[in-house]
Amino acid sequence: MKVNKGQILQRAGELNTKVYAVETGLLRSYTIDEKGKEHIFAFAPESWTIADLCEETDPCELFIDALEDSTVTVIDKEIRKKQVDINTVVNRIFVLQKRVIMLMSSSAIERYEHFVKTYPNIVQRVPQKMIASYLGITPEALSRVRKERTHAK
Amino acid sequence: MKVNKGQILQRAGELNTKVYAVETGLLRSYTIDEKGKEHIFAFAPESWTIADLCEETDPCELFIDALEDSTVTVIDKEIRKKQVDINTVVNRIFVLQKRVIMLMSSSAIERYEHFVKTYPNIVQRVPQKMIASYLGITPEALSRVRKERTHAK
DNA sequence: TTCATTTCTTAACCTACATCAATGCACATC
DNA sequence: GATGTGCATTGATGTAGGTTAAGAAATGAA
Repeated sequence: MKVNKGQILQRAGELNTKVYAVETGLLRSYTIDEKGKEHIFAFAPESWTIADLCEETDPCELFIDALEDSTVTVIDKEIRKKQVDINTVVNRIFVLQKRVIMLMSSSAIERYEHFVKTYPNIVQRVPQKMIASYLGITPEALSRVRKERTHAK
Repeated sequence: MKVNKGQILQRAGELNTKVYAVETGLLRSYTIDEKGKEHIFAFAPESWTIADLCEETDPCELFIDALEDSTVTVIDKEIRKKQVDINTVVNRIFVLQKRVIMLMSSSAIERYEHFVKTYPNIVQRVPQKMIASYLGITPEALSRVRKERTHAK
């Protein structure tokens, strides 16, 4: 399945039973809070999968759209559950564990440094305001953080 | 296996290959950051399991200890992986998804309200400073938040 | 009961980051 | 080239929550 940049695959509030496996391109998932602000939950480049893992009977919480023209394979959640390796799922939990700890204990600079180290290829491909959104800060704050960082070197 | 209140089952930095299934009592997992501050990652009351899902070959990041006298079953991670239902693991991811979104988009009050609603039984059993630690705020901040909350009612 | 320890609250002050607003820049489109 | 649109940067100002410190209340131990 081909999707164009900007195309929305899933909206918060809808029911959804799909998982998206990215072949080429880049997807993201995000929420919009009551104040209308976007918060990016995840990026999914080539060979990653992305989904809202809510109950299949409940409205989902995340939007999923394409940040680049992409090709994705759409998989049914139930079918995926039978195929997926438990290790990849457990690893996913571990990554989230790290993210939660980061959000609780690290400053904006530390979170940015960690992100750049962990996902260098994504840094190149998305605008900074999206990285800010992923880190849980504003674009202005990220801009200032980066400035200090280069001065420090 | 019986553990006493205060007993530590696992320390950050050690290798660990175990998952703890709580029969009775209450465990928690937490990190200690560079400034020596504790951040509680999870509570595990009766019938929950708790673990640091790091690679078995890597030093783990979490401490696990008992907040009450407890009885726990110790399970090997690899063995557990073969037994565990994929749905419970996927659900665990969903809970973490919610937690990340909360940390990124909600104020201290909102996070507290959500915690009280979601885990009313835990609220009764642990000191407030631990709830603060779980929410990612200081005990002082939680105290202020609770005061305003009761005034508002 | 008494004393010690931990937890909770309150207050004064501080700081990291948010918000708001203006400007500059890189593009695309015409 | 002119003009629009989105993104990055910068500055001024606001604020939620952190820090420090002290006292009150609860818990526990002897």
